[in-house]
Amino acid sequence: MAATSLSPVITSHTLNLLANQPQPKTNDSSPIATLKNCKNLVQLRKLHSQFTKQGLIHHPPTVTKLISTCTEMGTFDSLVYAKNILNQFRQDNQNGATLFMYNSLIRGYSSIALGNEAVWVYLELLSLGILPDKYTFPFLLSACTKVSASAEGFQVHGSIIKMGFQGDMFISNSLIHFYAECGEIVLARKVFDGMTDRNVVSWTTLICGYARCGFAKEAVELFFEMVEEGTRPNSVTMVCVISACAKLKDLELGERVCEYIGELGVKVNTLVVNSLVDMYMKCGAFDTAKRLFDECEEKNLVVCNTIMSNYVHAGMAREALAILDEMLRERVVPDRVTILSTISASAQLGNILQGKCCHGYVLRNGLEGWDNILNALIDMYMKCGKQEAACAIFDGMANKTVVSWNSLIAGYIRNGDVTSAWEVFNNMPESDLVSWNTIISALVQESMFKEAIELFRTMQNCGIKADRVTMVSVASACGYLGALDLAKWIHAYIKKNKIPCDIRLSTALVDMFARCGDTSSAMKIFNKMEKKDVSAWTAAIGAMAMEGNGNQAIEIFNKMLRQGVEPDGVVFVGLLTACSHGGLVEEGRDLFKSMKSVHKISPQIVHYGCMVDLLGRAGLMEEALDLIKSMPVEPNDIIWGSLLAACRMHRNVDMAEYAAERIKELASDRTGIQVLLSNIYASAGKWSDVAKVRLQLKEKGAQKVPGSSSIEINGETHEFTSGDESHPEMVHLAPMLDEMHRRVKAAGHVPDHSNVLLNVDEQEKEYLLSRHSEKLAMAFGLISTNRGMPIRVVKNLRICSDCHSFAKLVSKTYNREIIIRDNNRFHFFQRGVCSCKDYW
DNA sequence: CTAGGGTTAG
Repeated sequence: MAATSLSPVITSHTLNLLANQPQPKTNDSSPIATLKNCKNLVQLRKLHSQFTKQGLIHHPPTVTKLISTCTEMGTFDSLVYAKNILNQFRQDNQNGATLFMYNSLIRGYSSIALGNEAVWVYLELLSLGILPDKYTFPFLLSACTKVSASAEGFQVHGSIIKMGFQGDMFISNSLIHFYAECGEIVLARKVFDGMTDRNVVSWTTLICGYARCGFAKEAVELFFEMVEEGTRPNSVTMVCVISACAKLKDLELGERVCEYIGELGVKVNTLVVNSLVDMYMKCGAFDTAKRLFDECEEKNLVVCNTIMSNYVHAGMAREALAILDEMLRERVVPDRVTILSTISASAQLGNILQGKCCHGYVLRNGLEGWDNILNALIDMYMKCGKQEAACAIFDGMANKTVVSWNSLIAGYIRNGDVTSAWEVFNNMPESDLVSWNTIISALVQESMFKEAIELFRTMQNCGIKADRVTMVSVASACGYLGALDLAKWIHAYIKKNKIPCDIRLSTALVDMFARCGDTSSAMKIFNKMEKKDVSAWTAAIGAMAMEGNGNQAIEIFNKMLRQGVEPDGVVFVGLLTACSHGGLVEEGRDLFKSMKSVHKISPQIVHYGCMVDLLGRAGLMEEALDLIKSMPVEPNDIIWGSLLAACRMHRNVDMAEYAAERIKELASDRTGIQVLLSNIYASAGKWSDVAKVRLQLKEKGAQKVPGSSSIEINGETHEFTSGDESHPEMVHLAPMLDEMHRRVKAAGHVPDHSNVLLNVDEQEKEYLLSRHSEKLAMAFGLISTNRGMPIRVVKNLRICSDCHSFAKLVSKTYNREIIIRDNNRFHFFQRGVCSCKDYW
């Protein structure tokens, strides 16, 4: 297995072998030639003192070579050394330093990404009265680009114009690059448009800039424009365009571009192959990418890293590790990027042994100075459930980045410790979009929907722009709240802020509107979706299920099949639920059978649950029981619970007791079942049994989940709990409740006491019933909204039969549309009738 | 002298 393959092969041994390669020897003994073979600072120091003794230190060409040798080493120390040589030379020779020396130094600082130092050297050069040349600026701009020193870059651009260098093509190309990297694509374009001469680099730089600034489509268009205009692309151009196609995830376009380039006869080098592999993988064509990879004669490090990281990203950790094996077999030496992917793969598999092995490799090879590696290790330890190890790395980090904090937060949440996550979030020095997204999605997962929305608002006040990940969480929270006004606002917000809707976000919106009872908006979004995957279709089918529209659900399902989308188990849950809510027994049976016979999907326990529900609701109690007995797997408490619920509806006490017995055998702690059983006894008037179950519940310390309903008024969600007299609005609510009861009673309502659990006198029962949360919410809706406006209520439990018939009469006497979403489906009450046809 | 591939967290 891949799990054990890492340890024997990746050792410090391989890297040490490489480090001790012999230096090439030469017989040329001239000072400049000696410098050519000088590879490190120790050797250079020796030569420097040798030159000083020989008096060569006043010889400009030697000093120039000495400095450029240092700067090419590209380390901080070597640059400090170079600067000292230059300063010494300047003192000894009355400012005799040459421009070439300064250019060398600027280039060196640029190479180690010390842009500020480079700018400083440039200023010193000006102060000495030395005029820069056309070579100075590209180095300088590249330094500014690397450290995103935009202010300095703008000043350099000013300098360029002042000194009359703006006509130079190389400098203009550097400017395009600089502006594009700063995200100033408009300014980059302005430079490009102002050029009299352009070469392939100018075009390529601009194309790459567009792609980097998020305009991949424009980048590809620019490429076609370039070819039309007569500029021949080279392999670098090809890499840029292909990576733009990868960003678009547009395989067709990518292949068209390749064909086009092929016709032009552009040379395909390894770099192009690397970008091709990347594009195929990003477009999901893993097989094509792998074939291309296998055809590579020599597998270079980058193509291996590309394929590995893409596999890890796609959740294919095992495939990634197989590539690692192959690399090691072919003696490709892994680098830190390879290790990064390996750590991620280990994290994904939860393979702590391999993760620790990577950690050891990191320490042995001195890679722990690289933040990304440490961040990946934090993530890995967290995913393996080793919080302490993760924290130890975090605490030991000298340069914690936002990613370090975010990894810690995500780790805590994954391990169920939301409190610690929240604490870290509040104490981190600077939070970014990902931090907020992580916490918001955690709140949604913890069912804290109101809090999630609230945090989203706070986030906006902090000036952080939401993206589609944020909106998926927010839409989902809104769906659970069933707040339609909020839903509409969210939809408008996405449009206004031009947040790109991918499949996931669109699906979340369909689901949100469906849960808020706005089926037409849900379907409008669904129909506009360009690409639909199984989840998208499932959301649409779920929308129908919530309305109880079984036939429409089946129609959508058939359309999905016609479009060639493979169904999965989840779609069938939605479908069977829709059939159940719609009372489509025959269709439900057929679909259930077709799962295995047509679609080769073995029904899971949830599907049996749906079927028991479907048959039970229709009163086919014996058939439901037979189905349970025929199940290939042992029925669980949920299955028996479904049967129990049906027994309640049809007042079948005998079978209810049988089902409850089975649940007890399963030693289930599901107190919900016990509550349900006590409900059944209550509705059958068996008060002594109710008392017995209640006692059992009490011993377990369980409590009945309180009924709670919410209603959205002017964008604010108000929540009411059953029997809660302490609500601040109660003063206004009580008279309205009394009036409602009077008018509904006059219209013929007879309170249905079977839903009251406690064995109290009739009058008391009626009072408790009148304080059910959905009635409180309805009353609040009536006093807070204008005449004729629909009233939308969301309830956490199933609506009771008394409230159901009550709502029907309220809709009639007050001439209002009332929409109640319970934990199962929607009930549209209009003119005294409910959309569920009293079947739910 | 200018442009280009692989890099962690939601």
